[in-house]
Amino acid sequence: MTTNLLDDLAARGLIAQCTHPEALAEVLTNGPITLYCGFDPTADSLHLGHLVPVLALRRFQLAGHKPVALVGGATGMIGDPSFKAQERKLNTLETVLEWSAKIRRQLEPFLEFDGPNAAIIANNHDWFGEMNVLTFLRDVGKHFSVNAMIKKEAVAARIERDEVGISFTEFSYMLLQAYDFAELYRRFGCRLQLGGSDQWGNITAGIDLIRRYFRTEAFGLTLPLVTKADGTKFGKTESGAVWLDANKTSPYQFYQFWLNTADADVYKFLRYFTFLPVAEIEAIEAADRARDGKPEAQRILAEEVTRLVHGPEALAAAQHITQALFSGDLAALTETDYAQLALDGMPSVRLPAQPTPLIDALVAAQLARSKSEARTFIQSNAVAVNGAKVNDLSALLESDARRFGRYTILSRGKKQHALVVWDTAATQ
RNA sequence: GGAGGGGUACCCAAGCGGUCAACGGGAGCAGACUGUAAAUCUGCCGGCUCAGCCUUCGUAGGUUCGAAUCCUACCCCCUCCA
Repeated sequence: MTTNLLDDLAARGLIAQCTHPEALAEVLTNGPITLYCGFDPTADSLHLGHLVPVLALRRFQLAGHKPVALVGGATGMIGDPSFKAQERKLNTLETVLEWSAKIRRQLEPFLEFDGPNAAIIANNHDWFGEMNVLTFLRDVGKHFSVNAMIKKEAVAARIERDEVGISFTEFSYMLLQAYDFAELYRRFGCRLQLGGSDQWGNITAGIDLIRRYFRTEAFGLTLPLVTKADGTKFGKTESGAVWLDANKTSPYQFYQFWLNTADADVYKFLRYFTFLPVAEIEAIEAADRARDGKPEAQRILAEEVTRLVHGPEALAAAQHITQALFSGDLAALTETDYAQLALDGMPSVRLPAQPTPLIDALVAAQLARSKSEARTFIQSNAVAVNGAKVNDLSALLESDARRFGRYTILSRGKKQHALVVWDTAATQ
């Protein structure tokens, strides 16, 4: 990496806020530093919202710095109130432990654990698990002014509105995160914390604590919240959040998600979510603009991010399915292709090999939520069997609809496809 | 405490005794066009085992052959006066 890291981040639009930028720039050029970003286990998987900070850690590592990914085994027990409208339900210890382990495993592939700037994965439960209340109140709490805390924007809404309110537990969250930063400084000399822009208050609280404890200047850098040009929420699909866990969002769905990025967002997302040099992204944009017709950017984005998150094999599988379903030439699929589609993670169902009403098959394949919905889709000419539109409500799927005696591809609309695998052995 | 206005489907918003599963807009889904885009146009849009059935118009009762529409009580919001 020849270019300056901070300049690159700025060129990518990845810097929302930064404390003392000149001093940070100097520290970064003087030599490798240790930095961290925390991830609370609020679910059993990270999702797209976490990807920007995860990749940011990697960007720093590629630039020679030492990243610490902190799993919030303790903070996840409490719940960050920052900009949250309501108090959240507490999860059990078992749940948090289980989720922490999964998050940890998900973080690992993004970082390099060998070499002079090997990454570290830490868990704040290691230092909070055994800390007693009096220690916390005397050694941590004493450094915080409630007067200052209640003025923080992140909790203002909760403080002002009596109906929603905020519990002491969540209110204390900031102290935990601040202490994390100080503890990581103590253990690893960590001097920089990254986080989403909603983390600004928590990060600066940590910087203040480090100054008190160690009389050292630490730094904070926040990453922008990912927004879409049309104002809708980023990272959602019809079926909910886009997860990094391949079992929750298949590589195919993941690839499709990126492929469907709006033109208005795609170049920004290339900057946010890939490691392609900014100059190259600009070249892609210029080339797309020069040509009229379909831009290349979405394809490149989908490839890059899918490879990054799921690896080259999963990318190949996703492309294979995409090719099969969107080339318009289902007849070209061989028997092995069909078998591979199911293995590659194309949405599929097994059904007993008997004449089946199309309506029932659509429901079984989860392309329709109910028979009523299935009927509506068929009537609006949205349903295709093996690529051929069917608008007969009473259509029956019989053996002639089965390719190689076993496979049928059902489609609803242009983008929703499912593979039916007819189970010839079953006789139920 | 007094006076007024209001609570309608995912959101906004009409309706004010039958023709109301409820105008219109937005969102969503689908079709055409296209680039698996945007914009535009078209259709669907409470639910279901769909020529029928079931459940909705703040909540609970009542009047009526019949109510989202009238009456009573209650709950919640907003404005003004104290």
